[in-house]
Amino acid sequence: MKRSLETIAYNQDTEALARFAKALGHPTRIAIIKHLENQSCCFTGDLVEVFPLAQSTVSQHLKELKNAGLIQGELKPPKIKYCINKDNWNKAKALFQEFFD
Amino acid sequence: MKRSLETIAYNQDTEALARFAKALGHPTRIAIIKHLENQSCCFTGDLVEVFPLAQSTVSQHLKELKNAGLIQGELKPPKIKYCINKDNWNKAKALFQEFFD
DNA sequence: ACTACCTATCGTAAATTTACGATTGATATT
DNA sequence: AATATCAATCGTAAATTTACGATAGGTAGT
Repeated sequence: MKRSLETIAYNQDTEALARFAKALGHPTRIAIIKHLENQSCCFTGDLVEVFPLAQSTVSQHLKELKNAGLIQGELKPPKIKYCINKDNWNKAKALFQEFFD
Repeated sequence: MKRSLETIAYNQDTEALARFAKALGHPTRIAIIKHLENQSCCFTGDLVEVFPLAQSTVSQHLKELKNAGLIQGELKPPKIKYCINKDNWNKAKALFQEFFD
């Protein structure tokens, strides 16, 4: 990517907002979150049935959402229950709200 | 990218939200928008001075924001004045608001 | 017409993203 | 201990993104 030598230091809110936005920057991930909002929680397998995507692909999208902090997984053997991470969700909500005035 | 044969058809709001989110998914673009909110408008050259990025890189980021509909450019020869596109901004705002409840 | 100025576009390279199938790992059940 | 189930991870390929310098284009002033 041929980056400039010094990484640009944006303020924290800017970085955080961009990170959240990036995580939401794919329709499948928006749809996953919407699904989680309806169901409150769900298992990976549920999503694999809902979306015409490979299991590994769904897993990858979940990982991105988890890395961004928007969701969290809880072990419910042999399944994994995913829910929205309320704390970070509220953080994201506040950042977007502020951003849009 | 080895896409599945049939493209997934998400509903329009989902697609639109993802498109907006993607455009906002880079700290430089968040910073550009914040700059535009402060100044109400600005020229490409202003931004080139603000950010330690090549002129072409700034131009590219502006293009992405423009493609997403979040900003618009107005010819003010020999400069180009960029402003937030109010209509689409409000659309984005509404979509994010609804998304976050 | 020529020049100067500003910005978009082109060509490029490297990193990242998105998708898949195959494999691995972890836990519950037999 | 062996098996079954579910989901993460690995390896992979193709597309996209991000960045740069160089070039092209469009307008105003000379």
